Amino acid sequence: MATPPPGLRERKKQATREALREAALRLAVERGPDQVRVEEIAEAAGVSPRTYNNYFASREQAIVAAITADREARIAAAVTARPATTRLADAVTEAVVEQYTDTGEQARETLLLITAKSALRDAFLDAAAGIEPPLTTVIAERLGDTDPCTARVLAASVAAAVRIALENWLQPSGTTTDARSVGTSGLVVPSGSLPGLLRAALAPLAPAFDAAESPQQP
Amino acid sequence: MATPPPGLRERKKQATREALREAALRLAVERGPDQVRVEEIAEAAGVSPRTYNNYFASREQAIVAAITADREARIAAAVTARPATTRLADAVTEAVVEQYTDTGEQARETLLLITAKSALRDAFLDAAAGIEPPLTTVIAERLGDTDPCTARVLAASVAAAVRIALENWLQPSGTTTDARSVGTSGLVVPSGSLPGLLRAALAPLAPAFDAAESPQQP
DNA sequence: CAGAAAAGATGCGTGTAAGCAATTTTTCGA
DNA sequence: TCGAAAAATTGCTTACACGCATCTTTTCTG
Repeated sequence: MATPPPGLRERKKQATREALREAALRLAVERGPDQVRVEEIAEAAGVSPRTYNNYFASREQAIVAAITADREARIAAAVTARPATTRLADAVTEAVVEQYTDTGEQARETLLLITAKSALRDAFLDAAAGIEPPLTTVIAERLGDTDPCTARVLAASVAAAVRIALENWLQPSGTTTDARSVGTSGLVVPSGSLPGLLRAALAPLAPAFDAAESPQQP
Repeated sequence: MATPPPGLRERKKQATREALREAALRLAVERGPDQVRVEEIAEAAGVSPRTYNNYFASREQAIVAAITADREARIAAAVTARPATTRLADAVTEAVVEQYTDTGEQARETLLLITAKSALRDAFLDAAAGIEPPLTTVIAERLGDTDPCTARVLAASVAAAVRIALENWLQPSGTTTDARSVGTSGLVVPSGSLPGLLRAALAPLAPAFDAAESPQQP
């Protein structure tokens, strides 16, 4: 639509980006998250270490980006895909749950890798904040002429709620670093399934969405 | 209440913390934010550079901490200070506005210093996220038996809204592609006073607070 | 009051984030 | 088609964040 040839320059940038993501994830899975240096990732992707930092601010970002991929854009698309008749709160909630539950097949195993290292955990949680900008756009479209600040606040609140849900999810209740016991069924984890946690975290925001949709001044 | 002698150990920690904050701010004002090295701040405070990083994760954190002080605790206290009869949404809004408007006298000039450097701007915005934990506590107290996750989500949403308000505030004229098209409603507030921006950003969250206060399932 | 335990502070070393200037590559206008 | 402007990549360099081991200081317990 915008650019049938998106520009050769841009394509190479995306190719480099994906090469870095892929290399980072592969090396992290192969030899463990801590046994990977930026220099090696850059070498595997065929660029210089300096270029690596032009794409990712930290070593962990590339790894989580590989499994997160472009989840932000997918969530935004999932919201617009829902019929305009549904409550905005429901549309957003379902879109978020949908895109976070079917994380794919291989991603499931790599997620276990992430939960182990706290540095990766943090990067993973920070990555969740990336849904805010696209969410702002789609929410603003749905709200129409309302103050654009409202859309931003709602989007940011959703991002915060998602983060909280994820925190509760990958919190094995163990203060110690290593708790790899993938318990059978009766885990001590007070948390439930990820979809459930996401819905629980997003539920308190529903009234705010409803109020924003129906312009009434109390 | 807890410890009339808060422990000599803790007092020394706080003293060191304040010495670092003070030294960082003083040096930053004197010679500019970029002409200050961590080593110098540490030396001025009488500790080693390594110790500096035990208190602050980055160089900018110490500077913004000097003017932010313990605003987080003050906001939480301001919320509890309000009578329990007021709407929780109003209590939180007023507490936030109150603690952010009277930034003090000298703080006003140092704020101008902050707005100049983008690195300091980011640190300042990140510092706003610090209000989330204490807010979570006070909100949970007000909500009582409600799901504690709700309190966290609301507190995080408030923190996000505050951040957005601050972003809009210290944004002279959007360098980014900011098409501030004047809506038909004419209620576009590109950049007003800080209290106004804070209220505007927190307003959309009021329905969520109301719903959380009155347990009704629609 | 003394010794043990806990918490800090410090020095050292490594890996990472980022500024700067030079070089190469892509894009755009003549 | 060609040359100039713009953008990206890269090497070099500096400063910073952080883990680890050690030593000192405070606190707790007998």
